[in-house]
Amino acid sequence: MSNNQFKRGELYSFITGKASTAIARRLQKNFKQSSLDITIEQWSVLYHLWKKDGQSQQQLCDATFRDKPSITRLVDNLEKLKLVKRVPSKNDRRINMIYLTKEAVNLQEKTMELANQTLNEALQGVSNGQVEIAKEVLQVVYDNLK
Amino acid sequence: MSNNQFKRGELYSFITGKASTAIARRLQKNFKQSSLDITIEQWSVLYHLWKKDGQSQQQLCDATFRDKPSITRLVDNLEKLKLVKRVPSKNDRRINMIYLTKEAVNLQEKTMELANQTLNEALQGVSNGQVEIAKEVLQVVYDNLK
DNA sequence: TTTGATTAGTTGCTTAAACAACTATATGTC
DNA sequence: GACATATAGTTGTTTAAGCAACTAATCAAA
Repeated sequence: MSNNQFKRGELYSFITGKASTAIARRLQKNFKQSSLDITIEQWSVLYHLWKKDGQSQQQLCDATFRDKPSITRLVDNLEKLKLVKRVPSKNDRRINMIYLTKEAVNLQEKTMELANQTLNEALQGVSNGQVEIAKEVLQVVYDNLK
Repeated sequence: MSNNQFKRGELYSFITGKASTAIARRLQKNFKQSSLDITIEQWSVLYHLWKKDGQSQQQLCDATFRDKPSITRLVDNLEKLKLVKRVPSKNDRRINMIYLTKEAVNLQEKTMELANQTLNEALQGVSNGQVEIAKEVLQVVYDNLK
């Protein structure tokens, strides 16, 4: 049996996620300073639509690791902001396909630049090798609990 | 100039914090299965009081990386659950000192056991060395943005 | 082809986060 | 001592998460 079965000391920060909270806050602040009036959560939905426009709400649930009510309401708010549109699927009338508006497409460049800038601020002094290991660990944790 | 100034690829998971969200959800689920009716956020406040009982709300803000209104309301809810008590400081009448009740003291052992168990589930297959590096990276990120 | 189960999405409710605006107390300076 | 400033905590508002309960559409099996 591996050592990992036993107590590993001060792992509390894994649970509270102070670091990712801090990054999210900083990114939100950077959005605000650039007069971008979207939340990080809204941005995270747009992020997946920029990668692939036209996804069902269920696909967005899976992509963003959120439950259905959360996506319903995020899409509600994004629709109010005229950043996405719900388009009922013709094949399957249960499904809403979510599409970006022109406005949302225009947000991509600026916000991704701010996101990269924020990550660089956050990762000052961390080597690429260390970042890779951290990413791997977080991925394994996610997969273990999924 | 270091490489870290440049784009580092798929770092999105750092921002959304999927892994820490997953751990928090799993711990919440494990609490529920053991009929422990507290939230992870409430537990995180208790955690710091178990380390040192009798802290001001401001100290709890610093310890838990939350703002003052958040702590006000968490303490409100913990008081409703009869897990903590606000005691006005005699030296400084602005300050509330927060103390654990007997009930809360009794929660420590069981919940910490569940927390360790949850971390072990999460970290299956991750070596201690990797965990150490991940912790260091998260700490640097936190310090960079603090 | 009808019945039962599954899938997609919505609504209601409680808890919490973030921010601004506020009250009350304490401190420091002239 | 009086006034400005800082500190501790509260309240109001918006956004979001998580869970349960719900509707509507689809699928599958007899």
